[in-house]
Amino acid sequence: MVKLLSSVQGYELFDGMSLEEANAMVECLDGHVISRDKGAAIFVEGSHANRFGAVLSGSLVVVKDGLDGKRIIIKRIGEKELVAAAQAFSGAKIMRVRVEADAPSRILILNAERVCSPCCNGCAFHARLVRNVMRIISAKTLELNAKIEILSHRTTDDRLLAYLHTFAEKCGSNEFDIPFDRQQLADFLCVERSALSAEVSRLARAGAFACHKNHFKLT
Amino acid sequence: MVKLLSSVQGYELFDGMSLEEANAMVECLDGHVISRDKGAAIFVEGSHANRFGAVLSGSLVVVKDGLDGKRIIIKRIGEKELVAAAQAFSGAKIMRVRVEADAPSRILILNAERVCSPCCNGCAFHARLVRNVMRIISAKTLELNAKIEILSHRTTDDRLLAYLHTFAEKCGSNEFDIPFDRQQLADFLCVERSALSAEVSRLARAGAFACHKNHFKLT
DNA sequence: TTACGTTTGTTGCCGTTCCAACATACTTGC
DNA sequence: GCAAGTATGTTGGAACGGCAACAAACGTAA
Repeated sequence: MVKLLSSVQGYELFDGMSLEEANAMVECLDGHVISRDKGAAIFVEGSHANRFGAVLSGSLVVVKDGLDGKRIIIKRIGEKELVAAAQAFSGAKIMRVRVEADAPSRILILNAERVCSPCCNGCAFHARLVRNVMRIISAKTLELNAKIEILSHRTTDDRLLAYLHTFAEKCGSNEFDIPFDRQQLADFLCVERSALSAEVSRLARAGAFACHKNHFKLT
Repeated sequence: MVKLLSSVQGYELFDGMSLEEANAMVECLDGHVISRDKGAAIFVEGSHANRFGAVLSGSLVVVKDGLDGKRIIIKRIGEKELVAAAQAFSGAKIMRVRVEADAPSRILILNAERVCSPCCNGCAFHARLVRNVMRIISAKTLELNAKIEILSHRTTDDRLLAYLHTFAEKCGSNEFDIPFDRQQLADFLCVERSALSAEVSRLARAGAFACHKNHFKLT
């Protein structure tokens, strides 16, 4: 057996499996590893959506070309995360977005149809895998809901406050470090970086929170 | 056996099952039906998130109380759709939103933990059910992605055009009826109704499309 | 230290949205 | 038809964000 995986540590997809079990699983799902340089495509718009991927190293971006020629970055996908899972399991026939490497990356490509089919090899972990996939996709749905709640605010300060309070709620404390620098936070909130900086200052002066760099303390 | 379902027609959750099979399934999932008047809660914030629902009749809204006291409507859920599925299958322990009836409604409540557990009664449709749930949740994820793409535009006209072009792409024609009146469309795009009306007029005058009521024809 | 690049904060102008109020359709029930 | 209610379109003033250009703080390497 070819061992495509060298570790299952940190992969939600393989939660509850040993390395051997996961590698058996991978073989059962037609697994193969591809490598891509920065900018190279993993999935292109219009391609058949029956495969999904797990990022082994590097990072990807999901992009959509706007009508005006502008490229919109829909999301970033980091190591050990899944890509195109929703596409593959939704029953949609073709990809409506483009996925490309944001850095030199290695991706484990898996056949989605095999996930739900009765396992030919009688491997005992399909049920576990299905539960994991369901949990991953569901969690992603919740994340997207949270993001929509933030984006439903139109002003920069409302978006910032919604983000900070959601974050505080999630981490159970009102003092925390956010995982973004200013530019990344601006991209996430879909606002201008400079306007965001200005709002951070203004709200801090107004006493809504204290902050230094990406450390925040809500009041 | 109590037959809680009188039809499986239109329920993606029971796709591929007969009415008898679906009713057996429902019993296996601890199914029971609840009724709620408009405004009454189905799930409250902070409650244990191990159940989900299928709307038998009526319609629901998922709401979140903002810090400023404003209630944000996150989404509407219509007949035969699922509610709280992502919550229940994500592994999250508690609900972070509130779900209430938007009209007098009957909801079939199901136990999410039973979906993935090996079936006690040996009923043959767990695998099918799991596939259906995965497809439903995945499709929802794609919908949310599309909405985020729309909301990532900040101007009303960009949001409107993004929505219309996405819709045209989905229905495969550039002449179509949208399922919203102006107020609903404004809510969906997170913009002001009056500003939206103004933009519709302006873009129609500018020749981007022709429109009458909710019938649009892109040029 | 100096020089350089990167990140973050600040400012002014201009375009757009918000909000409220009003005007004009369209629909429904009588 | 008429009236009442709802949906849609229009307008003007105030507020806000986008953009560009610049200033300040920080880290790094020669």
